Amino acid sequence: MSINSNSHVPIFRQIAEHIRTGISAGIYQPDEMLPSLRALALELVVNPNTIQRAYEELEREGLVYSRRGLGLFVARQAVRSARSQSQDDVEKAFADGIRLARSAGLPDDEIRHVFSKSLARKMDKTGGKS
Amino acid sequence: MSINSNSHVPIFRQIAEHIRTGISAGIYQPDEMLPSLRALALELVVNPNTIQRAYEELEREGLVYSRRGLGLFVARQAVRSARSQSQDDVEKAFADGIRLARSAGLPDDEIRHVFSKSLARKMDKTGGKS
Amino acid sequence: MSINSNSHVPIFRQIAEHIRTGISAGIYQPDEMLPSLRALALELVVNPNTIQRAYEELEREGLVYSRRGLGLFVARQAVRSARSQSQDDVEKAFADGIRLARSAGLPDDEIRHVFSKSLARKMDKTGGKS
Amino acid sequence: MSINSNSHVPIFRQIAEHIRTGISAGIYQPDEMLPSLRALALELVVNPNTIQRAYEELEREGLVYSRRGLGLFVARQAVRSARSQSQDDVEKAFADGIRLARSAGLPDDEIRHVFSKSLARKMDKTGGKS
DNA sequence: GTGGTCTAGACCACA
DNA sequence: GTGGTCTAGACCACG
Repeated sequence: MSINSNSHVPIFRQIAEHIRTGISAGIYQPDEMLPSLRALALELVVNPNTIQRAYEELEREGLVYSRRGLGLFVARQAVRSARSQSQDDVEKAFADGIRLARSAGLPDDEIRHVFSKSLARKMDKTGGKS
Repeated sequence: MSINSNSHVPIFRQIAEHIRTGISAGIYQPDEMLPSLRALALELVVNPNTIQRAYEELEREGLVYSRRGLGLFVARQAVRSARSQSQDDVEKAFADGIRLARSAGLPDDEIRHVFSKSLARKMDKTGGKS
Repeated sequence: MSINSNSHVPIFRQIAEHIRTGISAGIYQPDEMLPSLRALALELVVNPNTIQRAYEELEREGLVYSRRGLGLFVARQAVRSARSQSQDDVEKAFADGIRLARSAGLPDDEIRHVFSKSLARKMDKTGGKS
Repeated sequence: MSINSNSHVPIFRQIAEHIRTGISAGIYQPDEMLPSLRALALELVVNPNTIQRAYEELEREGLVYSRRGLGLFVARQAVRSARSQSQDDVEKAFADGIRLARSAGLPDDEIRHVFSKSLARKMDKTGGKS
């Protein structure tokens, strides 16, 4: 898990997304304990408060539940939620691109072409919008 | 030209995008003068500083050049630049969505499907707080 | 507006509740700007971050919307939301009391009696559960 | 006796409440010995420290007294105390709800209505994360 | 040890 | 000036 502290996307949101992805991909199983605030803070070299904020967001989304004195745990229904949440994010990104393309006057065929080109270009470390 | 002050996209960026689009579409011709800071600020009812910032962004991109005491003018090579710039933005948005989708474990077929769905959904108030 | 920093209810939640109440009661009108983070922080003698957290909660609930560089504003549909939110809180408190009463073996008639007694005793500064 | 470890009510407080209820209902008689720390900890599958904390709370309230080396015993005046303590808690919860309702501008009639609604809704999984 | 809240103070993005 | 994020460090409640 890596953090891009130059991105305009807040660190705590990047962390939340990472964990969301992890749950969605089955790396964290339901009722399994997540890394503790302090542990993860040390690992990612960020302030524990920042981790806390990420976990807060996930708890609000119902993906995890916290037990004070014990730790944070993956919720039962988390996998479904995480997946739909991830898909929403994807759709939002696509919608944004489509909006941009349209306002630049590109016809739908052209837009589809650009997309296919992007999809073909696999795994090329596209970084954040720094 | 309209500004959505509820969007989370900064106003100065919305303005810059509008002008970029205008250049790309031929509404503003090379060596034509752009509206003055004050004029545009009055028209859009925004702070002149905000217009200034938008113009700075365009100047940095080489789309416009300023003549002290005269105003801002569309650069000769602007049309090409504007188009490639727009396309870059589009590609970046798509690449971002694809990255998200892949890290959530979606296969390419599924990604393409999600995209098609987004593309089909035409112009339905996409200006929301993106 | 007063804060009880001895209560077990977090300060930021107390503040959020106060403002929620204010919106519900019409003290803050739709599209009106709320006190700025720093202004309210000075007034209540708490850290701006704490105010920020309260405002964040309200924004999540859809009661207010923020415009960076401008301020926070009351949402249009806020009055309805605030009222239903307040009512939820009330119901939760009552449900809690009823649960306690039942586990102590009080019959419903008796519970109703205790409640009426509480309701009769007006405005007696009952403070938080310090 | 059952513990809801998902509730936001601390476990030690749940235990204390259970015992208080038991005393109030006559399940534990004056001068009768309560289960030992270890026994109860094993039965409820919680940390002995947590039981200890619950017992401390009861001792502070004067409901039980400890005899070094022997165990904890129900105090003579415990039944009365437990009942009044329970009733206090109930009243406090009600007062809290009433305060909230009033500050939101609900008239007393409406408050009474909300309460009746809560009272009617019987025992439907009220153990949620209160 | 765990999570939760708060303060102080800094820096950024935006209008 | 506004809101938003982050760090450092403290203290509390809980198990």
